Amino acid sequence: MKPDIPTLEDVAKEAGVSTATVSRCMNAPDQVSKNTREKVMKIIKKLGYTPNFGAQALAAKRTNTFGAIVPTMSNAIFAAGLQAFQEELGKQGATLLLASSGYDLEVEEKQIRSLVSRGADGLLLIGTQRSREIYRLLEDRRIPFVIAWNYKKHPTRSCVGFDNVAASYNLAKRALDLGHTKFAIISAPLEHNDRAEGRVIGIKKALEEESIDTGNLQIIESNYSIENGAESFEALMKSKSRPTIIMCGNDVLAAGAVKMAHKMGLSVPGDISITGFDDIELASVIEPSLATVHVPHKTMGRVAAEILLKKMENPEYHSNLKLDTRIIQGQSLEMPAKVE
Amino acid sequence: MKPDIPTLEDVAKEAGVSTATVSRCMNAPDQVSKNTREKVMKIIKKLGYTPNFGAQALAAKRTNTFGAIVPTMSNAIFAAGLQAFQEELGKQGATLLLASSGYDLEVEEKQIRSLVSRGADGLLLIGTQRSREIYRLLEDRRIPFVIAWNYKKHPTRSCVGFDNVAASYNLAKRALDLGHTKFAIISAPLEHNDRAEGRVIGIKKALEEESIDTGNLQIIESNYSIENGAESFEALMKSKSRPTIIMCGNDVLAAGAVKMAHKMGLSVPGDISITGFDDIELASVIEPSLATVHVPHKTMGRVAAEILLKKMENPEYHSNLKLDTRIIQGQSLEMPAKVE
DNA sequence: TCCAAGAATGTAAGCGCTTACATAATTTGA
DNA sequence: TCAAATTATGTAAGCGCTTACATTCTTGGA
Repeated sequence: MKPDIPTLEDVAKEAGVSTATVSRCMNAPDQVSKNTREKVMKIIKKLGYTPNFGAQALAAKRTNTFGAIVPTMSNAIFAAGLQAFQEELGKQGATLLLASSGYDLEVEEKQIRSLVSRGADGLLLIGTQRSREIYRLLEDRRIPFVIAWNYKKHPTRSCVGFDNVAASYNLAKRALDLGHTKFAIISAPLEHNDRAEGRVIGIKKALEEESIDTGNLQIIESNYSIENGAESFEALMKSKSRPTIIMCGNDVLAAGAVKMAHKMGLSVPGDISITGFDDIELASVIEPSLATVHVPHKTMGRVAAEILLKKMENPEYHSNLKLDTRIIQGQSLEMPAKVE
Repeated sequence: MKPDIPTLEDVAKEAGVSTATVSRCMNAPDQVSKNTREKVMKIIKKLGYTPNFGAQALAAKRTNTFGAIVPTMSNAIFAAGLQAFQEELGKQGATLLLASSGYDLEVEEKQIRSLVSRGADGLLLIGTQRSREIYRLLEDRRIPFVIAWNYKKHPTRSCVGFDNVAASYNLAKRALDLGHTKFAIISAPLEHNDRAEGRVIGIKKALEEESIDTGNLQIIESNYSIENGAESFEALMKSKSRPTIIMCGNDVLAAGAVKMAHKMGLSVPGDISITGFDDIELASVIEPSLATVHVPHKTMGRVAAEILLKKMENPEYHSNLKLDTRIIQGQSLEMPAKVE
């Protein structure tokens, strides 16, 4: 039925050597004489032999494999960061196993377990919200992990991220300085998403400092898509008290908002200011260009890999790294129309 | 040094049963009495036991794991398709292992081997260009695989895709009907990318049918980014014989072209028509909206999963599925300015 | 009450690999 | 030339799990 997959033993037999020698040919070539090595390698090629990873991991107790779990792959910012993460790992000959959880904590937990049982030597995780148990699992087994896309000081855990609250606060501050007082927010769903949450908190903080009531601040939670951004925008603009500025939790929602503004015949930023977050490429293409927050995605991915590799060597190592963000002064944010 | 990771045996000992029983608790719960099952499960939880995947795969000879290798994760179209692919597999409780090759055939080959040795039960691959050896490996081992994002009839292999040549041909035809005769192309790098190649071929075919010389058709190959699209556009527009239409291999390049057109003070489509390909969300947000080709990414991912699952049950099964594309009539394509 | 059928559990043989240790082959130095 | 040092190879014991088969415990009907 099943084809015979060649095993180490098959190779050994055909080459007339022991399995140990074949194994050494692959893992420690300099311990084998050139003659045998070449002979063995030829047979390996001839038979199309590929080591069985399970057996290998079982016997050697390491895998040279790292895992990453992102909430979604549809978001350009994770894609860019992961690419960098993988490249950095690739330099060390390590492999990346990738999973996406769809912002579902239970799914994420399953995937973490799956990666752990697959013998991942280290893990890249997004955000800090997960069960105590899962942290315990990771720590009990001494599996290095690094949390990215969110900065939170921690005495033993490592992270590399940026301060969502502060970045968002600064952007709101900027809007306040321009004279805006009537805010509304289109955010990504807040549940289980400390990044989105932080961004809202930052805005609220800025408003409160200016004694603007945030009690009835309109916040629409909306999934990551242009279409959703557009719908949310429409809803907000149809409400009785129109805002003069809508701050969006990410650029994609903002792009949707801008799109809908045009459709509704509203001028941006003349009639309404719109801001984004992330500074994905999209932000610079749309008209008007988006005022947004630049986030160093690639750096984050690269640094995450570095931290992980350091942790491999020295389990005591840890690092809480806060990267800088910076406001991109796009054309979509301006003074509000004069108030009469 | 290393922490003791609890094994099946630890659980068995602590629960006072045999390892077989514990194993059954996890894999065939209905073969175990409710009493023991509950007792065992409690211990499993208490000890934080996670099965060792390697051992499991080694003993059971299947992994319930599928692999996918995409050229890049930065491209929204693959992201959307993969998401659908994963969701479909998830329904069956299977796990997805994802790797990205960076359009490098050697890397892809390594990754295929890696996934195979990890015991992937099936593989999703993009495009058809890969070495004979690797196909042999896959076929010798009866590892089901499906090729997506490209349609090519084949007696034994499965694929789900669309006809890049035809889609591109149709779009070019449309441009010809509008009166364009001076074409230029901004394509993704053609090497090892049969999708990009097909798109160029389609355009050439349409032009040749109208007896337009394609000998000195300008084609710039450019990596996937808005910036690159912009640069290529600039280069083309600075050449001696300006085209009246620039057809881009994908929407991202087209977006870059549009952006640069604005910057150069050129009106789209007044001065120059621009077309894209893929119909990603971006296409509808930019001004003017992009004339492009809609590709059913999600369907492709979902169908790929279905095919793979069918192949698992019946190794003889195969299917060559051609999905339809459709032209999106955006505003970026119009008649050329009157020729004097 | 007793026995056969069925349910629950245990026993133990691998799965394909790595690696410590043992052995054999080769080289070196005096 | 020969023993010691060095290098190359072989032997075999697991790694943690699944599962065919064997064994023991429950049933329910006659």
